[in-house]
Amino acid sequence: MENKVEHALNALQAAGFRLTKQRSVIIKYLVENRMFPTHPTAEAIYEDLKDTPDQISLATVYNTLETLVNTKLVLAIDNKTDGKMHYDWFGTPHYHVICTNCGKIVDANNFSLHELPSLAAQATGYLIGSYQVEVRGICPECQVKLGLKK
Amino acid sequence: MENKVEHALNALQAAGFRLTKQRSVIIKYLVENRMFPTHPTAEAIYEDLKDTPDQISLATVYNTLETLVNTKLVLAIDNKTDGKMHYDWFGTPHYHVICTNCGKIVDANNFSLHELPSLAAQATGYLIGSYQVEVRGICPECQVKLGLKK
DNA sequence: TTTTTTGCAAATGATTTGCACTCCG
DNA sequence: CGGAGTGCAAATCATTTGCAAAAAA
Repeated sequence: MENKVEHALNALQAAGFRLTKQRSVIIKYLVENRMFPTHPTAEAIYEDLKDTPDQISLATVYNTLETLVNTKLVLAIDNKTDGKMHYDWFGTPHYHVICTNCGKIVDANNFSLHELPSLAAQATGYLIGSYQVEVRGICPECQVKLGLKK
Repeated sequence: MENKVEHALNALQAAGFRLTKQRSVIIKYLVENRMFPTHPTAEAIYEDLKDTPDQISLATVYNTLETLVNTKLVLAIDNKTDGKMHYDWFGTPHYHVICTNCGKIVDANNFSLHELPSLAAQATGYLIGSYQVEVRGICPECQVKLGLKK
């Protein structure tokens, strides 16, 4: 857990970014909240961190998240139900399953996507950097709520 | 081409939506511009259609697109370079390859995703409705521009 | 020192909304 | 007819930006 944070800080430094208090606090937050019911928004992260010893502004949260997304350490997810971006610490490869009713985002990793980047490169000539898979549907709770189950 | 439009209109009607001039004009536009270099934004669609015999407002373009997305006839894509949503007529299953430098979106279909929905359902208990795959990288033109190639 | 990063507040701009009017069914 | 759909303009609100101050390297 703790070494994930350090690993990320090293990766950031290797990419030419400076190590700031704010960045490590945000990274730590993301790593520790990895399994939250709904992946956090920038605003949520800000709300949870603004009162920590090391002050953090909302703009800094946005800046840091952008940096982390560019460094591939974090994934940005649009659940399309609340108009906000959600962020997910990207430890191991996985895809997202998103509830179109309540917006809940859960992770899954039982489908192999290994060949996708090379096939995409082959089909388009692009220099592939990353990929993202999103599946949309109704979560079990909303199935009940909507009378689709039980 | 023309029957694609009619098919879509039938699908809309079957889903309980009314057949309006504006909707058919927008659908026709999307079908005919299927292979555009960059998939259109709501604003672009509006600009191209506002002077047609049947007036169309920007709000209606947004409304119609939302309807079409919900009906699975259209896919919304965020290229993350211009802050706008892009829309793609979803005739046959395919995935998108997006340039992280210029935002260009191209289609590819050489990777099988057939098993994804059932595996996602199995992993999460969600009632799967749709899925979307996005690959990010640098397009050939930008590779040259950025001195990464040639 | 020198450059990056941060914080604050104001600006941006895509998308949404309220309401009166239209028109499909 | 009646309610869904539309147009217009104004409102919303997540995200971005400019600039001065702070702190990495």
